[in-house]
Amino acid sequence: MVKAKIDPDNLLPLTPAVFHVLLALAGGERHGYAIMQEVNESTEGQIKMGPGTLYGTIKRLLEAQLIEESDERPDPHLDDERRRYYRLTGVGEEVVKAEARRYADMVAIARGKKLIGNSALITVPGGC
Amino acid sequence: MVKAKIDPDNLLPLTPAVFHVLLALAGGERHGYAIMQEVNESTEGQIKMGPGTLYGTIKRLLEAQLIEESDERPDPHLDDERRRYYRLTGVGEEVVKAEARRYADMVAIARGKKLIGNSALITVPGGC
DNA sequence: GCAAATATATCCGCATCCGATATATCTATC
DNA sequence: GATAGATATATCGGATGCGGATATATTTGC
Repeated sequence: MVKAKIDPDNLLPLTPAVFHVLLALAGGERHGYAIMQEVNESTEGQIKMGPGTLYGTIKRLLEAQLIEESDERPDPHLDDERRRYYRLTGVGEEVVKAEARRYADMVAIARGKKLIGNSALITVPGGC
Repeated sequence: MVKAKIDPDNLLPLTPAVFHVLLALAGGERHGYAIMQEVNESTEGQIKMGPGTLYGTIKRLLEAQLIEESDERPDPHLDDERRRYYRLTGVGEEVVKAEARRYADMVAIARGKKLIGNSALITVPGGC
């Protein structure tokens, strides 16, 4: 019996909580509390993730093997023994990419219905 | 006691199911079955919403007054008596707009982390 | 030394999802 | 006008996940 290849699309759509955690980890290895802070800051307070949501989500993501615990530690004088660091697995990265594309598709639909403008569009360096 | 004004931001984030239903209704009045079809088609089969999700969601959205039932009927020869038509309320439209903006913010974050490209950008008619 | 912030963890009520199931009506075809 | 399949709405219940409350311990700043 060959291990079935996981299709990231089958895990979609992610819950907002899961997506936020994966998105935070897409910026590199982080510990739990830092994930919570990054979510609270990057959404400008719109989303306030509490510890219940965070650690429950981390537990499920570990079981689903979308993230894994890292044993790398920063320099001892910067370290905090209590911290547990996590990073995306290969599958986790695929999943967060697939979900990001799904979000982009939703935004395109919303634009088509004139619900939002084009303000978020990226201006290309060297463009007109 | 004055009726408290509902702040759409307090209802965010919406669940994907709720967002899809509101997004479908943002294109104009629709009946339940048509909402289900629009979701299944506009997402190219990625999201398959069954009747359990649909009608449960409609019920909750009615209670929250984000949508309301419409008594307008199409021409009798195009009509189907079984159908029940729904439309967004004012608050519902604000909420779906706020959620669309939140999605756009998430996409911007994902772009910043190089998870997706710029392929979905809209080309402006008359632009360069 | 003390207070506040940091950091992880669990519990549990509540809401939601969503497949299964049921029922009825409409439409097309023969 | 009988029959089949698509259309349309509705409910039920198991399973899952959210998220506030709570607990505990350590670290940091004053």
